Amino acid sequence: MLLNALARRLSCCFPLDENDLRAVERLCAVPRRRVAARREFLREGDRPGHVHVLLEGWACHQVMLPDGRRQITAFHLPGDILWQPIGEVRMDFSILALTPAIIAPIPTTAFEAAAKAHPAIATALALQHRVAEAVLRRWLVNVGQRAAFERIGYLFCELHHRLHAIGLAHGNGFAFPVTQVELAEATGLTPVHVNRVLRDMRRQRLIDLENRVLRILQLRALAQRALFDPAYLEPQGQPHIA
Amino acid sequence: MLLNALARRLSCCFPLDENDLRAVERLCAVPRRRVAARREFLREGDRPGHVHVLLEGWACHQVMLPDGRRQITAFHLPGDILWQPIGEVRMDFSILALTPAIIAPIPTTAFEAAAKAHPAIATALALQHRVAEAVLRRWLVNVGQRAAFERIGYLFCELHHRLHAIGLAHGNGFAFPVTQVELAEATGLTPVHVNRVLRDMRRQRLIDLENRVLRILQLRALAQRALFDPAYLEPQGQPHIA
DNA sequence: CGCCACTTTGAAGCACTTCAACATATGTGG
DNA sequence: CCACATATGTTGAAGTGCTTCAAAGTGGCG
Repeated sequence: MLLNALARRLSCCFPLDENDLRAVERLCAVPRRRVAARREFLREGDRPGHVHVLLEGWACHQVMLPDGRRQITAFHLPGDILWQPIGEVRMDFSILALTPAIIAPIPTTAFEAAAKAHPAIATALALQHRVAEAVLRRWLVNVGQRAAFERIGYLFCELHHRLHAIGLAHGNGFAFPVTQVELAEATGLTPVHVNRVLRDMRRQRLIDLENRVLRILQLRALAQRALFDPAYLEPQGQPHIA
Repeated sequence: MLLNALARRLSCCFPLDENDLRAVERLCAVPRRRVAARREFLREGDRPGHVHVLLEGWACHQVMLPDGRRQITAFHLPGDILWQPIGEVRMDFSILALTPAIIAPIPTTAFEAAAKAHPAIATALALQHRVAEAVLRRWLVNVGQRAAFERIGYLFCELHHRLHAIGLAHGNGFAFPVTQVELAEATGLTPVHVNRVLRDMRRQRLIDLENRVLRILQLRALAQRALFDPAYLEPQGQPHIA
């Protein structure tokens, strides 16, 4: 059975049966929204009426300060939920596509109905949300406590782990559409310094990054030096593979 | 009607009627857990079976790195939900009391039943959770993009705002049980530097901090210099006061 | 082909850290 | 209630990881 991105992602969080999976497929059967790379398609202050699911491509959450500084607060991969409205809440951040992206805007009512009819889907969604929160927390730890090398190394390990789980890593390599400026905005560093850290990682033969493709040459060594521990990405213990 | 801390906190997020409020009171009618200051009472890796609500005192979330560095990822005030289990998820952080604290451990089933029976409670809980997430996001922005003075000033403004909402601020002053070391761990700075920033703030007559009581002498000026905008704390627009 | 976004490198500066010492509270057992 | 230990706060001096500024190199795309 060929699954769409959301079904694949949710299956990583909690086991779904055929019936649940079909329900997820139906949920995603809405007119897709196509967004160009670098387009900010949901903005701080908006009150969208749909659940936005990322089906293809990369996106990120970002917060801008009045003086122009910006912080990227999350990277999102296929199958991730970009935004789920509660009542009329205002968004407290913006969402930007990092590649050409395909998004499924799902009516909140349909979404909630599916969760109600399929307890396993509700659990998987809750767990996915919890993991997203844990990732955000780790980013804070990263930026608050770690040196530049560790911050970047940690991020590479995290993304590799997440991409691997949804089948988008080829061995230790994967498409990496993030520019050095964006990497800087995600890690709280300057682009210049990110560049120097990447140079050091290359010289130490830890990574190979060119043409938007990242290959981690020594995953074990990088994870160790960056103090990466994937436990927070697998809240239930072992990950569930569909 | 004298409300308990959870009811007061939830009322800030969404309007609850008498009936809802009584249900919240009943939820909290469980044997309390008393925790001494500086006691770590829930640990990373635990899988608690109860929803933990903070009824009195301050607590914080923290993540420790293998080498001993630690990041405080949240401060919690009376009425906050410290942890809500989903299935058997493992906690990805620890919870520490900052003052002597009183906690209500509520069985997850009772909690979910109340949310199901009272849609307004469910909404208020979801909104509270969303605000907690927004706070975490702002902390990341804080540590990632802001200078030391702004980080600390921002934190003071945020705490004042949250304490004011639940009636625990007296004008611009409030009890502040956080040590300089903890302030450093929350902002990603060293205790020494926190001390110097506090000295500068005092010299500029922006704050007065002694004996664990913080008074913000010039709230407007501090908020402006720290780029504090409380919008993210009021997801629905105006806050609802019970 | 020429523009623009992105990457790379060097040199100088500074915000924050580190190290060290002392001062002041807070608590505890005798 | 004092003696002592321990946590917390304060200050100075020296060091450094990262930033800032500046300039040139590279690559994708209309």
